[in-house]
Amino acid sequence: MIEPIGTIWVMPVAKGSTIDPERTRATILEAAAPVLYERGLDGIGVAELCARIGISKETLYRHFGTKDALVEAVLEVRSDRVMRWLASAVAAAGEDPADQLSAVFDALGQWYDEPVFRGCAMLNAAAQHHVEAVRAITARHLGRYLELLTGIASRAGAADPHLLGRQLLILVEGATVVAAHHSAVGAGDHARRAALTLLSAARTSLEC
Amino acid sequence: MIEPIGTIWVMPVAKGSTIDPERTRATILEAAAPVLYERGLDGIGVAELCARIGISKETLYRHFGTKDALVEAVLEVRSDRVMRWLASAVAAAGEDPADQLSAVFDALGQWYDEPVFRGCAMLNAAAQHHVEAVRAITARHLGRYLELLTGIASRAGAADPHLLGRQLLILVEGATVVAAHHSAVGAGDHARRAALTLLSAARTSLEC
DNA sequence: CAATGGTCAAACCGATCGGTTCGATCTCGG
DNA sequence: CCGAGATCGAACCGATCGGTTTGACCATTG
Repeated sequence: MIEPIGTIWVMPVAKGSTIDPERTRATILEAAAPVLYERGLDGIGVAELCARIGISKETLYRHFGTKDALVEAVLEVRSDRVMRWLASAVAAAGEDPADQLSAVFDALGQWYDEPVFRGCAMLNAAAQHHVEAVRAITARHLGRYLELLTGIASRAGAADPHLLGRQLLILVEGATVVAAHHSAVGAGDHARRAALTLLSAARTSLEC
Repeated sequence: MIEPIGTIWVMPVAKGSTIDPERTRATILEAAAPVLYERGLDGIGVAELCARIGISKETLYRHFGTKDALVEAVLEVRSDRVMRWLASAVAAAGEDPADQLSAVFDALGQWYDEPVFRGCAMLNAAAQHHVEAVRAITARHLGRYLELLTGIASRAGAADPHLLGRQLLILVEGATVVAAHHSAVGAGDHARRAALTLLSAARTSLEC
């Protein structure tokens, strides 16, 4: 299993100078991500955030310049990680598009059951922060989801792959929202069964 | 058409004393709702909020005591209004459960197209505010949605009405999220067609 | 005509926010 | 071993926040 929200051990940033600034930046990003996810982007101040991830404010501002810039970088990394995670789940499911679709919702279902699950970080961010850049990252994230799902729909021979892809995206996001804000139990399973029903219907309607 | 987010004309609160405090409270609620929805719960301060709705801070605090209390009251009213709106759309659709389901997603689709549409107010609130009361209101809101949808599924003679109800809830919330954060065009339509496919499948699986 | 009490605008309060600055410390390259 | 530079912790800054208080209206009640 590939976990999208793995706990990160804070590798203490070396005090000296030359130790790869890019690595320091990455370390900060990985440490800040779960804290911002848990507390909400505006739910934690820069001071407390720095204390939690074990760096000084000056270091944070040296590497990111702004809290917003840090947030955007965190979201970018998160989006990349989630997409890699889902893509590998699909790849591990073999050739059958139906199996690939099942794999997506099974993976989501496992995510929903994690104790730290608090919904989709990108959607939460877009709902909180009205900064345009954040909304753009979220929109792009959903676009990447759509690509992956439309690909499955297409390989499955759906009558209208773009329609089915959009419908599958609606299922994915809906399941995540319901799991986060109503009840996580079964959400992944229910969405998976719905997805397979839609896939089947989109195929048979082609055969007729 | 019943609009869930109708613009409210601010009836200036009477200066004198005895003019029905309950009515004043309701007036404030109706004026505050669209502003909080547009700007986000934490995206506008109490001072600016009061200026926008045309009352003084003291009046607001006299009637609600706390910004959080105002927010919770606004969300309660909003949830009631949305549910009445959907219930009346269902009632206007006649007896056929499939028609009722279509009516739900048609109504949602019209909502998505409104220029002020910014996603589900309850979901946005829960994503922003980590106050337990707000999350509870959101959860209850989704529960009411689920009741309505399960009712339709049940009347349609679905093999497993509770499963279908949950799947329809996922479609409703997913469509709203996609419309808000990716692209509003067609979201209601795609979700409606998916819902009808699921409904049909849940029925035929019973007949077999 | 008081008296009551809801209203307003504005000043005010302490807390917290994002962000900056400073002096001291440490690591590394030369 | 020395200078450059990254880091820390803490002090500091102006702005804004949620919430309170004040003093002057004004509309209704008795």
